[in-house]
Amino acid sequence: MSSDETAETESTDFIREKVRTDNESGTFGGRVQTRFPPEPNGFLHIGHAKSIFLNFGLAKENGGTCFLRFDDTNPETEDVAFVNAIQEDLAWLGAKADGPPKFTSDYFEQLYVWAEVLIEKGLAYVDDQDAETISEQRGGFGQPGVESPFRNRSSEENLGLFRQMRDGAFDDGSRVLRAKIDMQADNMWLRDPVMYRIRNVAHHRTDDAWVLYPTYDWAHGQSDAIEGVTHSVCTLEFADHRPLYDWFLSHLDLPSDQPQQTEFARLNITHTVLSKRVLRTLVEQGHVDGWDDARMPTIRGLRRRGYPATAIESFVERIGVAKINSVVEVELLESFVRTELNRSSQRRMAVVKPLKLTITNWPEGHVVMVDAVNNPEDPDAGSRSVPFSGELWIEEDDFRLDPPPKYYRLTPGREVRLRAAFFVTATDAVLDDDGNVIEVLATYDPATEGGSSPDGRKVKSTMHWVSAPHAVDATVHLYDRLFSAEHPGASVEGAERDPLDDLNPMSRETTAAKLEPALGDVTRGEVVQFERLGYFAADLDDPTIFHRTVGLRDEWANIQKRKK
RNA sequence: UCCCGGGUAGUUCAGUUGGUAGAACACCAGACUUUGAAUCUGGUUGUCGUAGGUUCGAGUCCUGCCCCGGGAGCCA
Repeated sequence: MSSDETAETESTDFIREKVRTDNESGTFGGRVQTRFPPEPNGFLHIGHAKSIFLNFGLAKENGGTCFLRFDDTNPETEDVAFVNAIQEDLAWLGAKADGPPKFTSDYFEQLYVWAEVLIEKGLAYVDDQDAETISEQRGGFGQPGVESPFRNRSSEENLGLFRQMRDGAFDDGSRVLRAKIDMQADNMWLRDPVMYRIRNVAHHRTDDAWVLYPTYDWAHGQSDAIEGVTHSVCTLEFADHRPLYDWFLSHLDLPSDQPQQTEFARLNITHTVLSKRVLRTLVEQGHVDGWDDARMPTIRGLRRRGYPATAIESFVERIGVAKINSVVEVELLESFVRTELNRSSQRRMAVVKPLKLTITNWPEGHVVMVDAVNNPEDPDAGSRSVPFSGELWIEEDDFRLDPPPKYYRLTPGREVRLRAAFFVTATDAVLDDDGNVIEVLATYDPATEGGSSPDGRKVKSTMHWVSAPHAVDATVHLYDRLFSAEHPGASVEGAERDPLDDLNPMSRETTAAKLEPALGDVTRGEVVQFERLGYFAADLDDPTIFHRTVGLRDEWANIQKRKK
């Protein structure tokens, strides 16, 4: 995107507005630093893209910096494989972090030192109770909490115990370090939250150096402060943690200004699900081929599907950021994909559901090369030669024995144009025993070569085609929504429902397609427009497989839909 | 039950110190067209959650109420 284009479409929102006023008032000395902090326990999806472009965008727009930080405080669920996958996805999206990636685990030592500071100040204590007891004592919404019997241990005793915890003297779950705040707080996160737990588990980076692991709450704000983050942006469910985030920071000597947390609403999209848990179930139960299945809303899935990273970025910018929980229509995402692909993709002809068309007056064995434009949106894209013969494949939908009203395509007695080639008139159809059309017979007008008639005669329709003897075979996946319901799993009349019940059993239809020869040598991942059908991406691993990225807008489909 | 966020077209969002509601997508119509695409032109849709109050004037300020979302992990 050019800079003046950005200026024109410059959108604002409450977060950008806050950054602006902070800059004006000199809150952080005009500094803007953000971070994208994924936990390496899964793959990135389009919901993360919203956070990614927000964080990187904030930094970029203000001449600031944005780090990538892996929030790796829970060794039980994390893995290097995810660290690598996340970096690949980020690179593909075009989000470039400043400097090498950071890891919360790099700060374990500093975090530990700070924990001792809080203990010395009497603001943290070791609790010997088990998880269940602590949870019960926390109380409930509007219900009082109960103070732990270990809450008033001396600093010396706490320090001794805490050091033993670090040294591995205790079993998993036997003791935790808790912040000493207020067991009667209205905000449950202030009722002496846990800062450290014991886990005798190898960590993917620190291996067995630690058995003591900080919780998210203890690690996050402090990591922000260590890195010099100014604006710590996260999703709405952390809003209740903000007082805790501030509390920790306010009791420490920080190397920089105290960072501030701001929350925004996470992304939801119709006909899909962006919950790691549900996505994992889809993969594990085999409803999709994997995390990178072209129907998945993961970055890898969208990539295989052919969604351009730039379209994802434009989409995310368009939907803006707010605090209201919302569900964006997939159609909006698709429209950005179409807009991008319309200007960038080469046009080709491919027949996805082939029907034989024989030209009865075509000279036996004759072949003509016709010239077809590569991209009408881009004059520099030039043209290509496509072989035309008397045996062709046309789209099943492009012929009707009994045409419905407003049907412009081929039907007995009607003349249509075969794109860039000739006018043809259907004369007859061959049926099988069940009455299905298996072949269409037609005649052509030799004077219409190139696709126009010297007498100025007009036709209602132009159709795509592929010469049968020259056709390249391919497997094409036609996708429909993964979930047929607009809001998968939405409760009906108060009853909880499983999103999986809304899965669309027809989300993928696979066909044996016939392609024009030029399609035989597309590169992996290349997206082309199959004229009149949509945009199709050559598979990343096997370029004889094509995925329908998204169909074209389809007025004819709308007409049919309206009639129903 | 308590705390925190929210409520503006079908959807996502704008609405500046109060001046009588906009954009994008979607939808509809027309023009153009060798993609029923793209492009261009025009158009439809709102009890601004609700009821009061302040004011010459309220989507904007005040109060009550209603509805939706989040929160009681040693997950993040």
